[in-house]
Amino acid sequence: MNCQQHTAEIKNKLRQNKLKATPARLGLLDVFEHVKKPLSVGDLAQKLGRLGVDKATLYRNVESLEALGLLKKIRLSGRSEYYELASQTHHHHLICKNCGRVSDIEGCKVVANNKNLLKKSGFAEISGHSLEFFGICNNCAK
Amino acid sequence: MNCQQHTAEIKNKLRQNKLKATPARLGLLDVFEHVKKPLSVGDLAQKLGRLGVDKATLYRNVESLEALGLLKKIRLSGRSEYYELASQTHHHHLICKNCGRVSDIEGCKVVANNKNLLKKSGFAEISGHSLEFFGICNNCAK
DNA sequence: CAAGTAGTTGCAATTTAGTCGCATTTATTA
DNA sequence: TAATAAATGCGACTAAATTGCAACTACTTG
Repeated sequence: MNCQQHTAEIKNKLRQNKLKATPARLGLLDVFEHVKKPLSVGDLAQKLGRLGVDKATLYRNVESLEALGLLKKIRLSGRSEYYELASQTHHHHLICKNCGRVSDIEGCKVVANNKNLLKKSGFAEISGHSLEFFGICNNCAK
Repeated sequence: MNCQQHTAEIKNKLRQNKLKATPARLGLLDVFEHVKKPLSVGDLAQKLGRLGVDKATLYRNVESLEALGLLKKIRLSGRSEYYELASQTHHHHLICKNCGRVSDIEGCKVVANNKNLLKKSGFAEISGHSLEFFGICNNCAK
């Protein structure tokens, strides 16, 4: 899939949901396409510097794009929420305890939903999970 | 182990690390002993009501007690950090997406540290992990 | 067991992350 | 190209967390 097709697809998806294809939104998604790692709204604001998108707009956009299924909200360490492209395959994260660097881990082996667990925990259903590994990256280990 | 022995042990550990056994610290730990679930600083402030411990003190204390190894910081959903006693056995959490209720899950099956993962990820070591399941609790499912 | 002191606390001010209402602007549609 | 629903920017606002500092206190030592 080339880039123009991709953009057209996104615009389509937006339109189908009565969301406008504004520069703020396309720029935001573009950042995620290029920077292949989780970003907070603060990160986005920085990356979008030249576009000068207001933070309120960014918060509203990550929210609506998440609702629409283009972004996925994840919780790393630290105080802010992070987002990544929902089109990525299900994966987990390895976080450097020293510098915060994040690396994706493919190949999830977490299995849940077994009846035993539900019975013991007093829950009616389990719909997802989030797994983070912590460690020291090669750079910090030097 | 009875309660006095326990308190003595804690005071010892504090002393060994040049931390004083202040009412704020002992009270804080006492809350964790009795309320067997993860607590945010906000929760703590509330539980410690009669002691009237300042929030700045609480933030400083959870941090130092974590560094000392008595508390463990965990990341549930929401915007605040949560803590639990580090003496609890390793476990994970099941969080209700609707009401935020947290249930402990014993019996961790996550295995990491395999060389392949380290090689692929550009990390030198993996020292821990955190796993949360999301779902709907029986109460919210009604 | 009194005094010195390192460590701790409370307070107030500040930073950070996120939210909200509203007037203005813009992408879309017809 | 005009109508209009949706989006934006601005500014004010909230809550969580952090910091500097003067006052205080648990602990050590003599």
